[in-house]
Amino acid sequence: MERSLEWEQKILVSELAQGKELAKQLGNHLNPSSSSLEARQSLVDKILSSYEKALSMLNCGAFAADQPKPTTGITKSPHSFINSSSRSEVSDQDCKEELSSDVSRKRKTQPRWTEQVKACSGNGLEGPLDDGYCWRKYGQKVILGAKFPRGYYRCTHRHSQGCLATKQVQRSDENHSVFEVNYQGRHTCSQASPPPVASPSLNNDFSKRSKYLCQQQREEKPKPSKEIFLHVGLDCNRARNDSGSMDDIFPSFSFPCTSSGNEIEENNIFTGSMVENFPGSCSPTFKSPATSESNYFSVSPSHMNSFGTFYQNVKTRGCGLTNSVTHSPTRDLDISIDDVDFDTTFPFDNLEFLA
DNA sequence: AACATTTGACCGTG
DNA sequence: CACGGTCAAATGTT
Repeated sequence: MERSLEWEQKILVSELAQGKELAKQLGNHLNPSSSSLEARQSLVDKILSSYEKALSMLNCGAFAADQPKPTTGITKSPHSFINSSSRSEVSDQDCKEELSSDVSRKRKTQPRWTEQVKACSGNGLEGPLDDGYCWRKYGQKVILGAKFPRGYYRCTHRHSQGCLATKQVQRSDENHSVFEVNYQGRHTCSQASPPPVASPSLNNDFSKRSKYLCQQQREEKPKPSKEIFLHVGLDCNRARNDSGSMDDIFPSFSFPCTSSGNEIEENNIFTGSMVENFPGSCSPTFKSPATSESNYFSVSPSHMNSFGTFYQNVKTRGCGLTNSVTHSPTRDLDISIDDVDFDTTFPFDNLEFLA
């Protein structure tokens, strides 16, 4: 175990060093006339890859060191690796809720984790941040102390397939472009372990309704004209945004975005599927739809805590760059996750989306 | 017509 | 009793 950590630490340092080196190289390529776009893009990809690996390791390692190995199905406290934005209630509550065996109207026993999603203006409404799942909004609530209401979403297949996955989306008080997406429960619907092809033709046993929805979401959102950079946060333990701008604090990840700079509806930040479907698919074997739709991506469960509970911080930015970053949505990751005892089917997808 | 979203009411928890 | 999560009728959208 310790040895494993040491090993990971070395790799971690190595990856970070590599990232630094690559960044330097990239700097040399800044002169437009001295390098091609491809070369620069390649460097960016490599850099991101390095950082992602490092981050993934760091995250796993952090948990390994701070907490007992999650060996049981239910783990508590998806401690925010990165204390997110304005509130920390989520993590605190999580413990209780997860431990609770009662499935009351508001308490769930499902695994739960949170993500920070930064959506550049406009990207939200388009619902580009699609995690491949179909969500249906079932409520919105004004939360005490929060400037913005919280939206409640459940899996569209709740009735047709009994999928109990839900998520809550709330815009950050400090940074309006940041959304906290709190996922609860793993998908047990077909999407959880999507058929190899997530093409529009998943008309199998889906109810007519689900089909409708999924297609709608998958086909409309993609707007292949953008690229977004997600940075996976490193500042895990950094105090929350007391400084305000999470942009400066949180790490990010990178993934293609499809939004096109529309404006976010201020009066209803949750309309449609704005932050919809963000990765975090705790679904078993979720893979981003192979359909090369650029807006599908999965965030690596970098901060996985256990049993599908992890904390993630994702940001999207750079809405405006055009690019054809449609890398394979799913990448293999070679970090050791042996000691993580998550659900048998926990998705470990797209760890290096942009690698 | 079918399905999604909105929104006020209801209910459980602390 | 206040707050947060869910329900369900009304309404909007495709």
